[in-house]
Amino acid sequence: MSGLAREDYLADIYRLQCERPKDPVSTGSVADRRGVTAASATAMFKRLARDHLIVYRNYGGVTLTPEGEDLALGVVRRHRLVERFLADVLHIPWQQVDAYADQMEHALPDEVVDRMEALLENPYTCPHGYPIPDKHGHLAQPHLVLLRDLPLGETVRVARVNERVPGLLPYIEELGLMPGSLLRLTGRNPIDLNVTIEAGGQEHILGLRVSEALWVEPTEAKG
Amino acid sequence: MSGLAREDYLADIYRLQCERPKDPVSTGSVADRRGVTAASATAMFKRLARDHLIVYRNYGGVTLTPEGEDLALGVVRRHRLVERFLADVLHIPWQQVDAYADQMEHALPDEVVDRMEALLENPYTCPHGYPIPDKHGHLAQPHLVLLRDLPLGETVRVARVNERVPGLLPYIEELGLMPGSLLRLTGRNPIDLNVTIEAGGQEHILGLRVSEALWVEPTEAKG
DNA sequence: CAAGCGTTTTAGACGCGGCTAAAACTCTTT
DNA sequence: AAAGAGTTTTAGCCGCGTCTAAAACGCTTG
Ligand SMILES: [Mn+2]
Ligand SMILES: [Mn+2]
Ligand SMILES: [Mn+2]
Ligand SMILES: [Mn+2]
Repeated sequence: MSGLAREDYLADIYRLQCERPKDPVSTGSVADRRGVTAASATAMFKRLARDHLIVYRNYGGVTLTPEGEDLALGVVRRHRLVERFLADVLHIPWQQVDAYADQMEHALPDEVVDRMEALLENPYTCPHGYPIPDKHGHLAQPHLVLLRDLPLGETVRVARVNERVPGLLPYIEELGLMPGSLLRLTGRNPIDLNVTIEAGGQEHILGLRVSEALWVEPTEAKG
Repeated sequence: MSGLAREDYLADIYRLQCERPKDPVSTGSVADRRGVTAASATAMFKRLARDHLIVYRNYGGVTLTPEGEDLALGVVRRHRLVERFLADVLHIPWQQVDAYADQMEHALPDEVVDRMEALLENPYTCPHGYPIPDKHGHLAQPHLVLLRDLPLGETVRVARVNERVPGLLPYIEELGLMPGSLLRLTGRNPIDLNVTIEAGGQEHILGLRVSEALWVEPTEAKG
């Protein structure tokens, strides 16, 4: 079968690739994400390249091959679907489901994943707003805007919260800014890049760390 | 964390211990069950003994320590609960849930297991009739009789089917003898040890391989 | 353009969990 | 009591996935 570590590497490479699709993913970024040394990442890259799952150029980072991307998408699919399942069916708080899904994503047979998907009625996203690939690896890419880059005034809907920012989810919940909630950007400080928003009748000041981790979508047709 | 192989060894030692609680579990029986060589089992025994999970006497087999038994019961609990979940919630056929649970049992966080248990309303047994340990490792041991040893005439309820006998489950389903069904032992051939039963208005002849794998319980108070 | 610094790779080590082949043991059988 | 058969252990090997320490690389900067 797959090998736990392999799958985590592939999925992390995929996620890093998404963040900056231009250039190859560096050894260091993968090592950081995975919490291993750069030497360990290099060793894994050699095994993955040997198995044609990534293209690895010495000192030049890695890129997923089509087969590698297929596997990565499978892991991401299992991860996000099981998150949805944990949150919606077992009522586990959304702050915890990422960690649990990280454990479970490697041990779910296809049939189990497919039945979960049916039970959940084919959800589009995980509880944090990331899209769920379908069983062929296709995934919808909606047009979202980082809160950091949102123009003032418009009322928008929170669509996605970066689940990997330490401590962010409980904070977002405290502020009532979970995916689905509405907010309006009321100000932006050009010096410290703080933004001011209005949501649920309250004003909040958010730092760059937060406004860089929140994606929103327009509530009306954009014209 | 736990280590996949370790957990499977511990659970298999536990299950073999249950079958013959008298004497220690032999290297060969564990190797057979696990599908590895005896040499591999010996090597694992040394690691488990080093970690005080089993008592290992050279050429004398192994026994679980209290800590080892705790861990084993945890694995068995996760296995049987997830079987119930797969069968009852995801409607996966009972012939397949054992294999799937074998994969999943190592990756289920405690909170997930506990929530599944609550969702299922604290089931007593897995879909094949084996008892589910509670979260403290306690498990009910009902008084069951092997069909092989059942006296003639009495009408009884099927309580447990050995899920590890190759090909047995589909056969049992074909005959309509799933746990919960009623049957009556109508004859026993002392030469070949075949038994004749009546169930659902039909007569069936069952070989020893089957009658040794079916447990039944009385339907009335025994007196 | 050479130095220096941060990144990456190599070298060498370790524990896990598997294997094969050979040696050691135990138990039965003559 | 010795032999033989079957079981178990040892010895030696391998790949995975991690580590540390040292060497190699490449990019920026004086
Ligand atoms: Mn993972
Ligand atoms: Mn998520
Ligand atoms: Mn297992
Ligand atoms: Mn079962």
